[in-house]
Amino acid sequence: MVLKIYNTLTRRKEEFIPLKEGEVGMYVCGPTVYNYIHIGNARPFITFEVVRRFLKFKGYKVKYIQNLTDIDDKMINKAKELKITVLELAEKFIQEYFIDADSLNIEKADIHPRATEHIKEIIELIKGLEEKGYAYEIDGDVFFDVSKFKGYGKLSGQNIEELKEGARVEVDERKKESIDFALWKRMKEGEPSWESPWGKGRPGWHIECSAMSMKYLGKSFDIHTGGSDLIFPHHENEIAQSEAYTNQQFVRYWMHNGYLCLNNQKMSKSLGNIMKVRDISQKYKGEIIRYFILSAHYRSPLNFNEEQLQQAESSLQRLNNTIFNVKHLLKQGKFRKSKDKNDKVILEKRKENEQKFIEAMDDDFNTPVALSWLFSFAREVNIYLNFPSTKNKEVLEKILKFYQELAGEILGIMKVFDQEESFEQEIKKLIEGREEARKKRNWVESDQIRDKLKEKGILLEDTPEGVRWKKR
RNA sequence: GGCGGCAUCGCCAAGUGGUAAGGCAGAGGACUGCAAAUCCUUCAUCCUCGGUUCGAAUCCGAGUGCCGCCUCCA
Repeated sequence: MVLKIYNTLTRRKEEFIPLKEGEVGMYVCGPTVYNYIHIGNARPFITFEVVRRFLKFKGYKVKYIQNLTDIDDKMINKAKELKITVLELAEKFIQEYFIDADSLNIEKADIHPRATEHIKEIIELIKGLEEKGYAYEIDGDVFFDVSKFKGYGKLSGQNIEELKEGARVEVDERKKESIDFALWKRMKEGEPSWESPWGKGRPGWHIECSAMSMKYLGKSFDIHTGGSDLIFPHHENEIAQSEAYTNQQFVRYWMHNGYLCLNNQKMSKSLGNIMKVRDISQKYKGEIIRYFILSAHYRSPLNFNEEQLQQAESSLQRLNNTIFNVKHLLKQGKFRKSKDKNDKVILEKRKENEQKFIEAMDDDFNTPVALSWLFSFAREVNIYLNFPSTKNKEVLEKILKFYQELAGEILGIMKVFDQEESFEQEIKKLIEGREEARKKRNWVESDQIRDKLKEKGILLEDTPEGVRWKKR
């Protein structure tokens, strides 16, 4: 089966063919570390991490780079506000970022390069552009000359003339054209700066991603991703800088996710309508938040509200119940060696559902459809479990493996083998006491014990194979 | 002004020409001492109006509503 990816550059779904067979180079625009991330920031991080996980599942060796922007206007302003250095600010929020990412089961990238640690590469790049005539310096500022780069606007579908007319920002009068953008910014009093051929200063925003992505992935690489708001100008400018410099295609597949909205408005720090990951994760597990994000296709807009999270929790509960019930049977330890018709049927269903799941993911990472096959299989498993017969151990394990691989390793929405319920002695005793009472048909006492356990967050379920208990 | 997206059951959300996946919530039933979990049954004709077609949620046109980018922004 072939993987198809929607490429912003061509506005079409295309078959994914990596530059080098079996290997994928991927660059993800990461956070600017001046504050806690919000759930809107988390959307691309989760989405594209799933892309990475799925590529790995398909057997690709993936090199995954996510940058940390640790120098720009926002960093400088925030540091001033807090009366600390930009470096101190960066250190703090890089740590906080990883705490949040961890709470969302987001695995670390292979490399998390920081802009301030790549000043040398950035200067090199700007120097090259200047030599080739794509950049010009004015009083210590260096700008990219957009008019020199043919193809400017190919990613965002803008044409240069329209952009010039549409410019609504106050324009730096020294620039040749309003759409020229800064590669290097002259130092201002009290701001961090680095030595350069143009005097002291700091890099512009777009140049860091060009410098770092090419350093780690090569002049031309496979996948570059980010939120849709980065298409213009950020990624458009990255293309211009990089391709002007190397004379070859910068990125083959551009992927952009839709916005996450709050009350149908784009969640953004400047609007102030944000929900911090830190706050949400106090109340909802990472798996639930991931489920919520993955329940819509990544390119669609997604509206955030708490009801959605609660629905996600209930939905996920259904899947967890199923694997929980399978694990209960495994713990009972009574198995049959041979396989009967039911065993064969469920193994067949397992294969079918796995294929459907992969098919959905192959179709531009259609996670909502992929999820539906997880539910479809859960129903089959529940029917299988309901059938009154001793089960085959290998079959039960294969069912768990299905969820471990697809829901666990690829989507990161379940922890199949991770829920080690420590069997506290006290609980065990209470359950035994209740069994005694039930044998005597003393329902009042047995219900009291069950209620008592419920208060402790332990739920009891009576089954033909004995009492089953779980937390929450 | 330029470029782009969205509108499908109470809620979420797939489906891009062949007669509406899945989940949450709801209703009825089975199982249970009662529950829980589970199973079975049930639950929409796709914003409006025109058009193309044997056939459209899906294509075209015109509307309506909402959102985004063009400026820092995931």
